[in-house]
Amino acid sequence: HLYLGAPQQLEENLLISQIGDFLGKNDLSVDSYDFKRVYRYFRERGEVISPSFDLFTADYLLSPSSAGGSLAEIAGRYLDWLPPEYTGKESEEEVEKISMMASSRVAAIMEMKDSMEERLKVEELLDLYLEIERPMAKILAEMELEGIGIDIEGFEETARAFRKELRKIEEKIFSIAGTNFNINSPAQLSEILFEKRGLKPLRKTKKGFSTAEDVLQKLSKFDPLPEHVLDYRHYQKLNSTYVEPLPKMADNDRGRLHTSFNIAGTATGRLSSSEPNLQNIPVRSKEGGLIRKSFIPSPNSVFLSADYSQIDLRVLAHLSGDEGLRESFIKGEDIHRATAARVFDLDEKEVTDEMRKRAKAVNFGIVYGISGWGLSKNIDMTPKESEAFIKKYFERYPGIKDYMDKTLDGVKEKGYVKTILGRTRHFPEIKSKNYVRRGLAERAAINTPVQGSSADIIKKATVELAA
DNA sequence: GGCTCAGTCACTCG
DNA sequence: TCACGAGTGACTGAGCC
Repeated sequence: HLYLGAPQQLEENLLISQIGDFLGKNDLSVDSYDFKRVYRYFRERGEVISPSFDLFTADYLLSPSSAGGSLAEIAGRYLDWLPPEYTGKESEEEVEKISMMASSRVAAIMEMKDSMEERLKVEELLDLYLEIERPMAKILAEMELEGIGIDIEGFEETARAFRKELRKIEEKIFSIAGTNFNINSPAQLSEILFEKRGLKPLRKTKKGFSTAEDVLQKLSKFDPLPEHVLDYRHYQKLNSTYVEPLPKMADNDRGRLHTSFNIAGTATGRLSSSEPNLQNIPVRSKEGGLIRKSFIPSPNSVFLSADYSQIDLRVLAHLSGDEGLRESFIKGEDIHRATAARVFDLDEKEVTDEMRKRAKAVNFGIVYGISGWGLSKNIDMTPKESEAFIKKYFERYPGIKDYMDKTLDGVKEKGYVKTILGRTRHFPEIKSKNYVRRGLAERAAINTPVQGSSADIIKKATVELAA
């Protein structure tokens, strides 16, 4: 506490080391609102603590769609009173006042613990909590603290190259357009494309005409400008999202990046990552590769990448029990090629690249809770053709169709779906009279057991790997 | 006039 | 009119001082 006349206070590191000693000697573990944060706090000061109850993680399993809230928000779901929220200005407040606040928050955690653990048990989430999610919190804390090394020089070099490229493309665009404008503004770009150059808008947004990637690609057949804009956007995106900000976010002492892994960041059981998001570092383009290259292992170390192949489709094969899909995986076939062969009634050798591409799109679509309209948007087909394509797919993979129907029946009856390890997600919108909302819920309900079970498996492997 | 904030659009990843 | 799940940056308009 920093206010004028604040009483003498204990030295922080001494206090933490004494608490650490006390917990260690008595073999005690800690109840907390957010164990990952508390663990990180102690770990930074040289103490290792163990979790007893992690309210944040427990709440996530009980209500994954609304989780991630503050202590008071969570308490709103379990208590008939609300603990106070910290504001970040606690050090300016009187010691007595803050100690009352802290006590009140501790009381809230203690009061929620028993009822939440009981609910985890009743809803058959306790094993998932004890064996997967709670251990994950500690692992993630360690990963966040460890961070990842980056080559700051490498980033700066890439930034120089990208800025130069951007200036070149910008010049081309302005010369073709005959005027300078803000390429990053969809409104200004629309004016140039659809008024000045008379191109035909293909789609509307809420505010005007769409200039999205697929639109610009189609327009590039009629005009040279859209392709340059796409080129510009590619470099601009990589530069402004990754190349320029990432080196600035490295810690001062070691030059490493420390993300936050958000335990309750998704409704399906996956993790999310933020500040910076290290789960969407570019990989698909050549320029993206330059960015990946600037992530570097520690001296005398290497990066080891261990990844499940086609985990979502593989999980779908398991959940549905579909013979054809299972067989393809058991035989270790190229899964998209195998799908193409089945759907187009061909030998695998006869499958063309275009057929494989379409089959791949259908496989993705299936996992996302396919619709003819959605598929047609992704591959060059009319919604009608897509419908026929999907129908054919279901004829060839009847187990998948069966599984999807049963999943929908189940969610309509019970209001929720479950993953392999019992992770649950509720879908109140499944009863909506609005068919857009209902459709969204239906597709998400089909996707969640697949995406969520994949998350279960990856987390289980992570816990076992860290043990 | 300058600032913050939220919504929109676009694009990155699995 | 929507593919499933995320997060971030730039722009823009609204509200505030």
